[in-house]
Amino acid sequence: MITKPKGTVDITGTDAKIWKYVEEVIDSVMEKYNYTYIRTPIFESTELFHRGIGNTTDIVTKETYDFIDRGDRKMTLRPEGTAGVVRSFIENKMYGNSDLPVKVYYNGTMYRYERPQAGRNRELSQYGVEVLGSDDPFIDAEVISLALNINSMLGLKGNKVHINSLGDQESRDNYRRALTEYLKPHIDELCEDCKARFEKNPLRILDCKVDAENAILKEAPKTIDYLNEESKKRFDTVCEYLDLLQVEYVIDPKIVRGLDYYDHTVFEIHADIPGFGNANVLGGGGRYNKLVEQLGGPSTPCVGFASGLDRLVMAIKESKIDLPIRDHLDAYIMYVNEEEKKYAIYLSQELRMAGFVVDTDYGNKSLKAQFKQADRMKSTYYILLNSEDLKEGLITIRNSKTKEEDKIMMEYMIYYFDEHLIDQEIEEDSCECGHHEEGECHCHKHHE
RNA sequence: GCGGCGUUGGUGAAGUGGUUAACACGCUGGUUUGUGGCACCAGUAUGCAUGAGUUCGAUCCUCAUACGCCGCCCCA
Repeated sequence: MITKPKGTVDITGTDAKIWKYVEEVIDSVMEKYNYTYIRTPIFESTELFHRGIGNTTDIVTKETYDFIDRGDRKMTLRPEGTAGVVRSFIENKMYGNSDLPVKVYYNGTMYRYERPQAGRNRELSQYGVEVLGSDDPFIDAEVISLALNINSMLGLKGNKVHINSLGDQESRDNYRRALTEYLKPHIDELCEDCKARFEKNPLRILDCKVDAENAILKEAPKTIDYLNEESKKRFDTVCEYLDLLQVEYVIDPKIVRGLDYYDHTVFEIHADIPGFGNANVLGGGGRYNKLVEQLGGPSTPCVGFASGLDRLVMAIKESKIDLPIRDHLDAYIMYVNEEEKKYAIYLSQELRMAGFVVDTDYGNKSLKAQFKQADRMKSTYYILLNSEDLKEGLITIRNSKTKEEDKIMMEYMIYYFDEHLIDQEIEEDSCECGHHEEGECHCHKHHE
């Protein structure tokens, strides 16, 4: 048997419906914020990621999906969305657009070559936004608020933003120096991993899980205390704007976001699902004012954000959120002989063209089996065909719940469904109760 | 790249170095000459991830590989 590659998933059935719904919500919220959709290649020149992310980081040295194409070109499956968007911005000379900033969003698969574990796969889906060409703190705040609003629209309430500022180059350098000086005399008291980080990437020590409760780290210098006048003022403005947008945020000095290209604002969106561990981080982003220049474009301040669809879907399922996903048919057509089947073919077409969700049997199953299948598909109505009635142009429509039956002329079928199904939808929509105990509400929504 | 645990029908799973691999759910058919959900009956893995080894004999022991779950590193 041929199996799927390690770290990939097939998304089918109800899960696929949830995914599709999540993507629809993303699209609709993006439209309101006037972010335009951008599709960039799934693979790019390896060099793009080396220059964009930094070729000494582990990401580039051991976690990218690289391949050589038939023309001997070095290619890499994109590990994240930002580099491709920035490349496109430069290549298409969008910096010349009359209406900067360029506000775009993407949604697609990303690849990283690593061992799969909870909430991490080799192929993953992310959506994200990039705003290129504005240094206004308003944009920082808007991107954060946008991310939270999407989660909220998906039913993920109470998410919090953890925010921090790395400041500009000068502030970052000062901080890094202060941190290493502070840690130097204490280095032996930290875990083995931290000792290695001290040489490679000391900022990451702040995020260590082993030493998280260690007083040394708790009292370590904080980035925001090392911001210069201008960076500090900028950060304060972002926070002020977040207040205006009524965003709940926590200033979290532990957030440093490892990557070189970040400066000033950095943030993560945190859910608070018990037992969800690291997967509670639903997204993150920050400002990258130097990246466009680094990739050969004109100096352009940018801010962006990305979020994993896999994690969003997991969080939605874990939180047991009821999504408005269709899980039922309007009608299922039953027949037994060839003559009736021809009517079934004709009637299914009529109903579908009129906008109803309809299915029928394709395997000449027994009537009993057709009833079972109709139940499984949660059909609201059953259409029962029998040769005798058909001769007179009659069909039987049965309500699956009340078992009430009507025998009507075939020509009136559409009117019948228009009337009955719309009534029912109004009744369902009028219920705003959401979650409650069985018996308190008489709506038709299922209560578990 | 490193480590722990796992892999038995459509599903959840029990089990044993030796003729027919439990049980449950599901599915299919029947009891009901064409009207479901209940009940009863019957059918439903020549096979226990793959490959090799040990053995008279392996699903069971050993090794390797693949995939899965979880953790580390790292983080997008």
